[in-house]
Amino acid sequence: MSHTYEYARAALTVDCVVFGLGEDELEVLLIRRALEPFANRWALPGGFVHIDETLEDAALRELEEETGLRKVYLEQLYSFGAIDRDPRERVVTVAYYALVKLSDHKVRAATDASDAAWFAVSDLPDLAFDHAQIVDMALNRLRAKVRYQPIGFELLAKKFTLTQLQRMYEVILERTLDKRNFRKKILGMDLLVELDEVQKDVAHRAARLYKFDDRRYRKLVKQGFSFEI
Amino acid sequence: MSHTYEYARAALTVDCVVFGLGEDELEVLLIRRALEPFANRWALPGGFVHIDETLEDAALRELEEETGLRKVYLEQLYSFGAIDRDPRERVVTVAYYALVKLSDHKVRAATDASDAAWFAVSDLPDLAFDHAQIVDMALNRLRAKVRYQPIGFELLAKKFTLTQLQRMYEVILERTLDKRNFRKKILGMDLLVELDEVQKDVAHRAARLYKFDDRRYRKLVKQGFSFEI
DNA sequence: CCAAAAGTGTTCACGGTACACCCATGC
DNA sequence: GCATGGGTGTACCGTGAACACTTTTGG
Repeated sequence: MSHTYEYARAALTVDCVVFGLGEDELEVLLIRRALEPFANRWALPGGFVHIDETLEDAALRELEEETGLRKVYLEQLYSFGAIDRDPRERVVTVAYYALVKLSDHKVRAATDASDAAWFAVSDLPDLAFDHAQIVDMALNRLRAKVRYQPIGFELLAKKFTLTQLQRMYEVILERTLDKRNFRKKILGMDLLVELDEVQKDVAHRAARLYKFDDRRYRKLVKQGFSFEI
Repeated sequence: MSHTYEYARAALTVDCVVFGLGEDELEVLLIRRALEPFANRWALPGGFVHIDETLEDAALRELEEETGLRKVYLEQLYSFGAIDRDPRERVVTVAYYALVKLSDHKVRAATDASDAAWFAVSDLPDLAFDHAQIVDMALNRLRAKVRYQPIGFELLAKKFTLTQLQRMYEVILERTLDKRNFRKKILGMDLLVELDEVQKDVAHRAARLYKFDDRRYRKLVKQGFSFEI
């Protein structure tokens, strides 16, 4: 089936910047392109928006098709419409960013087809299209947003230690935080539930596990509470 | 000239939420639609993106064509892609918001064709498409952003009094601010230039005029300064 | 018993907030 | 001289920041 329009139309795509929390750095999931343009170059997962799906659905679909990821935290980032951002024709892309728990997904993406891999944000390869610019904006957005919205938890397993939580912020914000002040602040928010459970298989004292209480967070927000790190 | 594509393509539009500062309220500039769908309903200024213009260029062009506004502060807001947001066919819109100085533009929009008018945000008419949702998001964005970026100045004349500046924040944030604390804070940021000039034609003591020093702001930001109200 | 990380309080400085009166000007 | 807004300072409190040692556990 083909379609005819009076005026030329831009093509519409979505692209996703998928962040995972590495040892000492944020990592981004990239796909090696099989086809021209930019064949063999690394690029963000993404693709064309179908006529009968929303932008977010398109992003989720492409993410699953190209990386196997499902049920990730997804948020729209920005739309990019420079005239020549795609050498073939006019393509406008709506960029999203996603946060995933590497604990769940690292293996999958690493062992899957050899065409998907995680890269530290400070050591990204040359990217196709304007994807470097998109990653850059996504990083800035994440660094800003993580400070005033509790989205960082999406990068951690459901149960986590306070040290893991602190390290997550240190990695994203690229600065060290004081352990006692951090704990005082985060526990004072009353958003974490202390579990009757501790770490396993560690070669030292096992830390207590906590989980984030989303229901409680939403209730507090309604009462005017605002999260801040 | 007509164009054919293998797959159906969504149409792409831009829409603008234009904010102006009214007496006691923020106002939004709306256009009365001449054509179906939603003929005769109020809507955001906007229209189709041409194949050879960027998204921002399209927004600026539509703004000028439909409202006569030029050189406004413009920022991308969000892209809306619900399947049925336009009853005719699939249309994805990239929404922008703009801040204008009513002192410059109010007359123009009011006296122009009878198809453009300012409305207080608390008293908007029924809007076409999903434009109510877009305005809502724009308002939230503006209220958040005005607190940590000096964009509010775009709503004021170049020269303004501290009382006008304070009122601008009170109108946007919908709460009163303490006069002495406000002045202490804003003057302490060292972003305002005190002019050798005072208000004219007021029936009481004339207030000193100030202007915002954008060059200085950018320099301070580079040094790690962050604006906050 | 040693290595490794968990866990825990106090002090200080600064910034936010609350608060009220006199002054200058135009009519 | 009166009405209207312009302009100014201080005291208190809460939060953020700096800072070091003891405890627990596994090996």
